[in-house]
Amino acid sequence: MVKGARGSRTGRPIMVLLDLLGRRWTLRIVWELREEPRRFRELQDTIGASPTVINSRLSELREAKLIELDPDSGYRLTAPGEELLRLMLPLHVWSEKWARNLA
Amino acid sequence: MVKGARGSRTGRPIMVLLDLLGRRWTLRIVWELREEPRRFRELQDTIGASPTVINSRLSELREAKLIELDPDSGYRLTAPGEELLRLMLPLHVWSEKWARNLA
DNA sequence: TCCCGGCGCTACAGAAATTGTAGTAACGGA
DNA sequence: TCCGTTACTACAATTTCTGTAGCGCCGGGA
Repeated sequence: MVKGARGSRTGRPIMVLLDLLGRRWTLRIVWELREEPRRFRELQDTIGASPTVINSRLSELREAKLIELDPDSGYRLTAPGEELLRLMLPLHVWSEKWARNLA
Repeated sequence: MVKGARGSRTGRPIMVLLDLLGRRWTLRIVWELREEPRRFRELQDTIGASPTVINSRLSELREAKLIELDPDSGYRLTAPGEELLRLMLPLHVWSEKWARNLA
């Protein structure tokens, strides 16, 4: 069970997922791993969050089997993690259009 | 400009978006509006968060033009909000498969 | 006119999460 | 042995969230 917190009280997978991804920096971390594995410190530097949270999020994502730590290359997406990322990729294009319509 | 906070310091739309959606309850709120408009109290009750945060998130989402308040029916997704939701919908199916592979 | 219920929303103290900084322990190479 | 790199932890200060109460507005009866 993936840290049954908050909205995930029901246990419905979509709620557990929204809960997990709705924590600060989680989406960002997955995003940063989209191209290649990253080291702990590398993530910390590019994201700009404290090591405490980074580590919490990495632990949660590992428990959720979305990422894993390869000692030789760093943190990387697992197969399910890659799948999730593919669902997220369209956000990139969409966000550009969205930003234009805000101004 | 959409509350330039945290990861959005760069101003890159994807970062602003990930920042916005990565706040507690934001994804959940968008999700709850997927089928029909919801009243403030209705959201508060089904989500189970305090009115303070609910209101903060609703304000941020309104500023981002992803939702709007229709006095007659309640909070609902705007056109861009609907677009974003369509990108999120596959998460539902995917989360089921993901949950099965965790057990 | 005077309630009453529903509406969005605010106040505020206590609890929890996050930050920022420092430091630990393990490992490998020179 | 010392040095750099690694993941990660400790902890006080700060920020955010929670839980509960209540405000002000409005429209519909009686």
